[in-house]
Amino acid sequence: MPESRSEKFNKLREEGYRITPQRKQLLELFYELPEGEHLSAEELHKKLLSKKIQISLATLYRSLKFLTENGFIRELDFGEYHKHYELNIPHKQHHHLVCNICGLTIEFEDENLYEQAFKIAGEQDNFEMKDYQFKIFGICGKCAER
Amino acid sequence: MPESRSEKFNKLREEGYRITPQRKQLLELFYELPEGEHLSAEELHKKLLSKKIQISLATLYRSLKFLTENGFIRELDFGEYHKHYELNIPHKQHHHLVCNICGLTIEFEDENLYEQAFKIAGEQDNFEMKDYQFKIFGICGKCAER
DNA sequence: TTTCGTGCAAACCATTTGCAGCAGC
DNA sequence: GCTGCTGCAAATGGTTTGCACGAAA
Repeated sequence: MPESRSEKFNKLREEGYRITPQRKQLLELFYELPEGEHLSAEELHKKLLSKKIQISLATLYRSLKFLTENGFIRELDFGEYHKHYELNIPHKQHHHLVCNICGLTIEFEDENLYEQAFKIAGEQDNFEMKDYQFKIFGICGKCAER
Repeated sequence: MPESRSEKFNKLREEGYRITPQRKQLLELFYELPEGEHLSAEELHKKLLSKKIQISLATLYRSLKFLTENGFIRELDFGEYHKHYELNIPHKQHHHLVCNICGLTIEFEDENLYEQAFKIAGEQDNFEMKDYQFKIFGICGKCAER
């Protein structure tokens, strides 16, 4: 595991959190996924089981929350019934256009957004930014035709 | 009702949608709310009942979807268990900082975002932008202390 | 008259929670 | 050993859906 990751874990350990195999292996999985792939809790669970890693859905949800709160991953919501999760890579966040009707999502990156997010967060008292998300909603070409 | 609103309704009517009292009165309610107030479906339902407007929760959810898809309102998600809704005023969308831990939300406006959103949406084939949302997640000052 | 929309109640389903046992540290 | 974490199973709760009736156009 790269140093930056262990460093973060050590910091969490000092704060009283425990680094369990489940938490570690879940994060490991996120690093193995292709960039831009965002999976649901259910999908992540299946992936882990197929890697012979035992983890209950309950723990998975608790771990996802843990990793999100600590900035390791991002929680994405596209207005569907469930959430999606992906690795949080600072300065490399990508963003989404979402069709209000069919749910189609298109990704995009924008260099300017980081600066803007950083500036806005900095204007607040002690707000420690972990993630920022830009979403554009509308009607995609196909749905407009119908 | 201002002309712009009736115009939109007429357009919808032409497209085969029906303008029912429930849809009309729900939208009316959004116009009456203070700017920046975003309520949950449950809260909206209570408000309507207290105004003696009969509407079932099921219809409310269907109407919220209808109004969202057609760009009248915005559906907001702060990572909580339920969604929030507010009027969608083009060029005047506001955005949010959200604490990952306590759920505190702070609003902000940013003039530059509209241009950026418009540009990005324009680069896609026939994507008709209805709304854009910028969210910044992190840890607020109070939660960091704990 | 023809659809489309509504209300009701039941179903859904992702997520959360209580509790007892287990395991980091 | 202390305390936080996990697994299990049950509960939760916002949201969706089937169906029969009512109403917009």
